[in-house]
This record gives sequence, structure tokens and C-alpha cells, in this order.
Amino acid sequence: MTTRRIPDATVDRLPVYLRVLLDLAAGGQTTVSSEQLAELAGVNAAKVRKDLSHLGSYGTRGVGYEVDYLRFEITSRLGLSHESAVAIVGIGNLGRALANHAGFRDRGFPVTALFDVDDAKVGTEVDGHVIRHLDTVGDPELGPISIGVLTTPPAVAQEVANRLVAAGVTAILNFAPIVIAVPDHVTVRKVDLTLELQVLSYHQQRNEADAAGDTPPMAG
Amino acid sequence: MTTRRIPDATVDRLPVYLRVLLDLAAGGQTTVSSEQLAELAGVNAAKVRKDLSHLGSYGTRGVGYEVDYLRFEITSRLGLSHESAVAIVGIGNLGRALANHAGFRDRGFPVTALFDVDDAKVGTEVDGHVIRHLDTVGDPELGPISIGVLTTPPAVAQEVANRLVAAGVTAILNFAPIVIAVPDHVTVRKVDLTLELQVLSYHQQRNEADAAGDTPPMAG
DNA sequence: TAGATTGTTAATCGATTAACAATC
DNA sequence: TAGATTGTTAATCGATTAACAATC
Repeated sequence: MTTRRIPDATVDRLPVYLRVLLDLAAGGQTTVSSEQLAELAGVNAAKVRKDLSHLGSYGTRGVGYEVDYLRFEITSRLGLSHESAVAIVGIGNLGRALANHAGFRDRGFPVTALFDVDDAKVGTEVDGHVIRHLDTVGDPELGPISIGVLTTPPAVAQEVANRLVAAGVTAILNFAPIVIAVPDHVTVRKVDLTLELQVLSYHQQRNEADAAGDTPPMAG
Repeated sequence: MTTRRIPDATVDRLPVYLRVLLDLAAGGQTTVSSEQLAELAGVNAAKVRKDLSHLGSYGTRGVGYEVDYLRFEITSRLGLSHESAVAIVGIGNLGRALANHAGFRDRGFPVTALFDVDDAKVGTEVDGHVIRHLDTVGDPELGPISIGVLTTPPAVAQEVANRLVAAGVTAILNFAPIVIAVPDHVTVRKVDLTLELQVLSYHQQRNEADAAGDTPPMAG
């Protein structure tokens, strides 16, 4: 069963469509046009149709897309038909907040393990989960870990990533502000909060420069 | 003083280069080649040179780039020469963690205000900051807010964004899993944690499919 | 001068968009 | 049949990359 490759830009948008479809389904809507889906997802209709065409032809001309069918299809292609266990490593402010984050469990990503190396933290509980020492990360009795969430200080992030990979983790969400290297079969996504603020800063500065007449809007 | 437009993809990488340069400077290194910068930033050297060329010609052929000079230049172009006050709206798990996040203040983004609408929270303190009612968001005595961080439930995110914009905020970092609409002069970046996990799930599934022989690596 | 490395060019690639024939 | 809307094509745009002349 060969599944065609989906472009990266499309993969990044499928979760957005999926969330919109869940909302629509909750509201009782059974059909949606590319126009409406685009509006709710904050993109244009051509992009929606192009994106969905990579999944196959699941719309009906003159009618639109069946909400439930499309939901099912996106869920399946994203690999969300089964739950994925999440382990959080580094239980500081952010790690603790994520451990408490109900949204993960609700979306099929139950947090099943918390790790740290601080003996003062190991053994204590967060949201019903005991914090374990990172040395036990490979322990089979914890069950398989599908995704590792890295919320350690940057100085140890690479070392921790190595240990996660050694324990069989093939997907990492990295919050540490450092680029980590992993083998080809491991996927990393990064969330860099300072980067986000800095990019906002850039655009803010540009807008101000434009407003100040650097690129006069209509004045002549 | 006209500053040339920098491509979006480049703007997204400049903060990464900046972080690497700070590390190099801390280590006492005064010069860096595109090759080394690329290695540390996790990209290739051609991209580094192309990106930096948008800032102007700040390298020296045969030598490389002066670390301090490049740092200064990127800092300036990103608008990081002055601090930007951050307000966090929605003090739940995540908002509280971000309020405690020292990395923001250290990078020039001091958190100066916390807002919520829950009377049980209003008046209490987090990391030395009193939580205020969102109704006071425009209050001049709080000082200007440069960036608003949205950590509210999705159902109220649009409404809260409207109030931030009305209070003069022109940059928003949105953690609520919903697309928010804002006027043209306002910039929004989103951080969608569930989306990140779902995209990881997709790649994980693809890698497994490939490993299972869907795309045989070398077997014939 | 010889070696190193930038800055720029040009080719390539992937993503976006508009337009419209196909078709419900 | 008439109206609506998809799925696909083709044009355009922006990003990436390799290659190399310029030059320190």
C-alpha cells in the first residue's frame, strides 16, 4: 500500500484543517466548501483544494467536502488513529506546565512519563505522574515512548536527545534553544519562544519604519 | 534611511545565527566562517552567506565574519537594540510558566504585565507580578506593551486579541489553537503545540512505512 | 604569491495562486 | 438544465543550492 508523499507545507496545514473540521462537526455541520474551510483556517481556497488533493479526491463538485469523511482521512494520514505516548524530559517551569496540559491527552498524546536528573525532583509527583530519573528512560516497564519533549537547559539538550534516541524515541519536540543533531530516522521539531519574539520584533520595527514614511502608502 | 526588505525565510533564521554568535563570543571567538556558523546553526554554508548578504557585506573574503560586528548588525536589524515589554494574557499552566521564564527577560523581553479575567486569580502574584484584570489592559500607568502573549482558552482568544489591539498592541504571540484575525498593522505568530505533535506523528508514520519496505532503501 | 572564503549569479526546486474545465 | 464547487493545470513567486569569480 503506497501512500503518496505529501508536501511539507501541506503537512503543516493539515492539523489546522483537522481542528476546524472538529469544530464544524461539533456544531453539527456535515459538509464544508473549500471556501469556508479556507476562511476558518486563515488561508485561501485554492490552497485548501490543492492541499486536500494530495490526500486524494474526497470532495464532491458542486457540493463540497463531507466533514466526517475528511476528518477521518486527515486523521489517518497524519497517523492519529492511535494514541502516541509522550515523555517530558526536564521538569522546570515549562516541563511542568506541559505535563499539566490537558490538551495533549485530549488530542491523543497522553503524557506517560516525566524525567529529570535533579534528585530533589525525582520521586515527586506532577499531575499524578511520578518524576523519574533520566537514567531509567529505557526502562521497558514504563511502556514505549513515542515522542520525547525536551524542556531541559540548552547545555544538556544534545546529551539528553542522544539518550532519548538510544532508548528508541524517533520523534522529538525540542524547546531548548539549541540545534540538536539526530540520526536520519529521528524527526525533530523545535519550538523556540525567544526566536518567535525576535521575529515579532523585526516585523514590528518594519511596520513602524513603513508608517514613518519609509515606504509612503499613498502620499505623493 | 531605507532598509532593504529581508526575505521571511531569512528573518526566521537570523535569531538562530544570533544565538550562535552569542555563544561564540562568550567562548572568546572573534571571527567565524560561513562554514562554522552553518554547522552550529544546523543549515548549509550557502544559505548562511545568502542570508547574511541581505544585511549587507559584512564579511571579509578569505577570513570570515567578525563575530561582534555581525552580532551588532543582526541585533540592530531585528529591532533588538531596545527592550520590548511583554504582557501575558491568560494565566493558566502555560501563562504561569511563561511568566516565570527567565529566558525572556534575559533576551530583552521583560514580562511587565499579567492579565486574566478570573477573580480568583486577579490580585495574586506570579514571580513578583500582580495578576490584573483584563479590563485594565489599556491602563497607561502599566507602561506601554510591545508584545502580547495569548495563553487563553481558544474560545475567547479572538475577543482578547481584539482588546489587545484596541490597547495598541501591534505584535501577538498566539498559543491558543485557533486562527485569530487582526488588522494589517498587527503581526501574529502562532505556537501550536498540538500541531507540532501531529506533524511529528505524520513523519514518524512515514518513516515506519519506509522502513517497512514501502520505499526499499537498497534491496533489489 | 598561494590559500581561504566571501558575495553573487544562475539553475533548480518547491509552494502559491488564479483560472477553468470537469462534474455534481 | 442552471448553479455551484471541485480537482487540476499552468503561471508565478520565493527559497534553496552549487558554483565560482572576486578579493582578502
